[in-house]
Amino acid sequence: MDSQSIKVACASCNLRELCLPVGLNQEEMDRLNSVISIRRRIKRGASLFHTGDKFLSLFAVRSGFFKTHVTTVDGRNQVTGFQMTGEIIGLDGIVNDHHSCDAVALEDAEVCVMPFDQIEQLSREFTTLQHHVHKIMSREIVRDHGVMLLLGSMRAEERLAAFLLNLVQRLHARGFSQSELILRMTREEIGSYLGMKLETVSRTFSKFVEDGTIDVKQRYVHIKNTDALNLIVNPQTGR
Amino acid sequence: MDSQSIKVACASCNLRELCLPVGLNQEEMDRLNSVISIRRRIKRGASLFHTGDKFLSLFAVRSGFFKTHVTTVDGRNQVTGFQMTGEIIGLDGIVNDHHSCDAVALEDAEVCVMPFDQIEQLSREFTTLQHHVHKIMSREIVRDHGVMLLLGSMRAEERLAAFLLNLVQRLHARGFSQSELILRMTREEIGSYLGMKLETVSRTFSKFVEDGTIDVKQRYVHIKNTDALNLIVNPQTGR
DNA sequence: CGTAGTTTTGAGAGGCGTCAAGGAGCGTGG
DNA sequence: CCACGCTCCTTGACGCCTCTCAAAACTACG
Repeated sequence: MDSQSIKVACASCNLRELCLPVGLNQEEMDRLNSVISIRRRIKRGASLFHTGDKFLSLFAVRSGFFKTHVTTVDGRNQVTGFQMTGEIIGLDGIVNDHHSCDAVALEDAEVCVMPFDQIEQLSREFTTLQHHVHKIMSREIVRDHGVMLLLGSMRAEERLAAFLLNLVQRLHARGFSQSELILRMTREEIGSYLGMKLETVSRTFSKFVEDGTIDVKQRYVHIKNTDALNLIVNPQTGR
Repeated sequence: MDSQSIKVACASCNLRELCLPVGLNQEEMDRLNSVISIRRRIKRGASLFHTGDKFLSLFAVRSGFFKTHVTTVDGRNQVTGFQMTGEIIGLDGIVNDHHSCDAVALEDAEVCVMPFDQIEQLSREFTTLQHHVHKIMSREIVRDHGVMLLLGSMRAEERLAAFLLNLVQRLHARGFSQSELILRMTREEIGSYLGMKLETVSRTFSKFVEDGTIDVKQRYVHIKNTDALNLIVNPQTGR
């Protein structure tokens, strides 16, 4: 078993601006903390849950980096998202009481375990929490629609540009650089997420390098010209 | 103004097995009914809401057929879903208090207006309703992941076959035929949803007809061989 | 330091997009 | 009731973007 439990307090967690307790007052925070008392460590390559596992809890990423992916019976695979610090994993499991995707740690990670029945109970007491849960689920829906737009109507360069911009933007919101990042996933995983083959991902990276838009050295990416990437995603306006 | 209000009762609505009141008892049903007292009629081609509209309510389709689509600043368009009787529209608006897509009626339609603040209040009182709201949102997330799989890893024939099977399955759950259906959307809208051009949609329909898998006459489709469609979607198992 | 996994790059093929023309269905009005 | 125009659909020809197959280079890790 690669999990381990540790007591922590939401109120003192430096992720509380990103995570579930957004906007909660002291009492609400204390009560939430009494519910989220378990943390779990996931080693790189290990799964937080698998397709078909009983759904009991949501998970908040405390550190590390995850991917979620669905798999068909004939072995097709689709990465449905990459989750970083402060993001919530497991919403897919609510509807059928079983998870419908796999969540895999792409680096050693730690998550807060949030038993869903207790989250529901608490959100019946606290309007703020209830509203926040709804927003988290709605945000995931809106995000998915954005991915559908990307997969349905963009070409390879546009997809990769949009992907890189999205990653740095989320990293920047967590205090990292706006122009430099380390990819935690392989070219194949990027390709699966973006609906293209790993060779096409690699070629598109190379093209961006040739154009002077980015520097790439393996997993390290330096965005030299953000405007150029924006122009690729949005040919008309550059925004 | 193309809307009009009419009193109705959830308890006597013949969609209650598909819609929000699933599993509610009499008291809960009565209370819900007091909240969902307005219906709105939408003419074919008219919008239920537009991107940027203030989010106030969820909508349950009572009759008719809708599409939702997102639009980029440079005019790209992506249909994100088709909604039929008993399905819920508007979940995208919760996160930012404004809608992030357009909902358009593809035929004359009627929806129940469900003011979201009142839904939230009621779901603080009734666990059943709360849980049901969560499931509806989770179902949408899981559905979106399925579309991502389709867009990211399937070829034209597979996409269209999966689309047709999904449509008849949902229609069948509403008492319609398992093998015949009328498409409410154009080839272009199908193409937008499936990430392909309308010409490719038309050609793929024609191919299915040549193969003897379906009959097509404009918007009318007769599925002659469901197994063949299943085999196209799932080459290995046929399931 | 060897091996497995990952990434890059090339060459060729094919699926789907693009452009174009013609046809069918349907609502409107004469 | 028929003519007209508009929208939607079908089909063909051609080209390109991305996939496929293949080989080599690089990196990470034991």
